Amino acid sequence: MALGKDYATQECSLASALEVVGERWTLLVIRDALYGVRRYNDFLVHLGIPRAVLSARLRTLTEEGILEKRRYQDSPPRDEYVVTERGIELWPALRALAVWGREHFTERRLRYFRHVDCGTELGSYGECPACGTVVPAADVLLTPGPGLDPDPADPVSRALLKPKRLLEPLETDHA
Amino acid sequence: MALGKDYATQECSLASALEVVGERWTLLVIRDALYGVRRYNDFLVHLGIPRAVLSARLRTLTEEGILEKRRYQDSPPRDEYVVTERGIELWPALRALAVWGREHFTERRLRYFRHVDCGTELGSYGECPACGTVVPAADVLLTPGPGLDPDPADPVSRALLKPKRLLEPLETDHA
DNA sequence: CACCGTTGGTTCGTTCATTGAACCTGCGAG
DNA sequence: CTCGCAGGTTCAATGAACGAACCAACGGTG
Repeated sequence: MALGKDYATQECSLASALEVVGERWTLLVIRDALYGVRRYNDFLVHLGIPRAVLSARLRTLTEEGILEKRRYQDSPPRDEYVVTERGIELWPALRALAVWGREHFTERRLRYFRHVDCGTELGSYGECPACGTVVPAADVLLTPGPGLDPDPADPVSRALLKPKRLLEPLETDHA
Repeated sequence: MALGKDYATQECSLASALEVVGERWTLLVIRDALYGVRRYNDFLVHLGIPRAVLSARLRTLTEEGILEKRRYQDSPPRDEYVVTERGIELWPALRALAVWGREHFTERRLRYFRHVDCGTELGSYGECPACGTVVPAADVLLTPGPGLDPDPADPVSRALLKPKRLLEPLETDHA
């Protein structure tokens, strides 16, 4: 998107945002990163995305400061991608889009977003109805819903069967 | 997006939403519709989008119930596209994305979103800090910012120099 | 009546992005 | 020495976007 014909003439901050995160797969990569996915292979399997596209997205997201590439072991050299503050700030937008999608295009309930302090499900603009405060991404508890049907071959969807906080690294059993 | 390789295996309401509004240009078309743009030619000029793509997007948005095609004159037959309730419910997501884009990728201030009742600029999750309520799309006043540099050949950007409420039809002087 | 302009499109050849399969690399384990 | 794993790159084929040209229904003007 950034090359060739872009949204540059738009005079609009929404267009600026879409320049960065508007390409196919990009928002799903960020969603997974917020869910705690960090490794190339976990993104690959969970998203079912072509490798070339995943590499391209991870590169531009790193360049734009939304993910950070971090060496987690030498020998063999292995990197992981961790979401930055700038990426975390996309949480309200992602949540709002997800809520809209659920209300209009999903029949079964797949996941709940709850306030980690009290377990209450978040309201329509991201607040905790019980506590009366807007819940930051780090205090969101992700719990599975009844409609979930995980792929047994996918470590990420298996790990997401347990409740977990956003941003915390996912414990995938790469056995 | 809807055909061939889609996000169908994602088990996620965000993916469902992106199936519908995740294609290139789609969210910008909806933004314009919320701003009050209703006519084919206004979308065309303001977005700078290829005609074939605009036709395709308007068709799928109509099919998905986000826009409604409405005859506004016979002879010659002329239709306009009006945003529906389902489209209006995308406002929180669009606003959140625009706020993120402004904070990270725009230097100049292009537009303000204000509460029409009191003129206060909306807070980061769409609330009015003065009134303490979340402001629905219909009560948002769009006002131009100092960084705006409108294209004189574009009726929409000229019309947006005046403050206007969201959803109200844009008064474009097609002279 | 001939012609022009406006609105709202469709068609079509070129260019660009996405896809999926195959291949490559560094390294540890058996 | 060979296997397997993580994390990639390369490449041919397909599909989507681009932009210019064309079409059509009508109203207005000379």
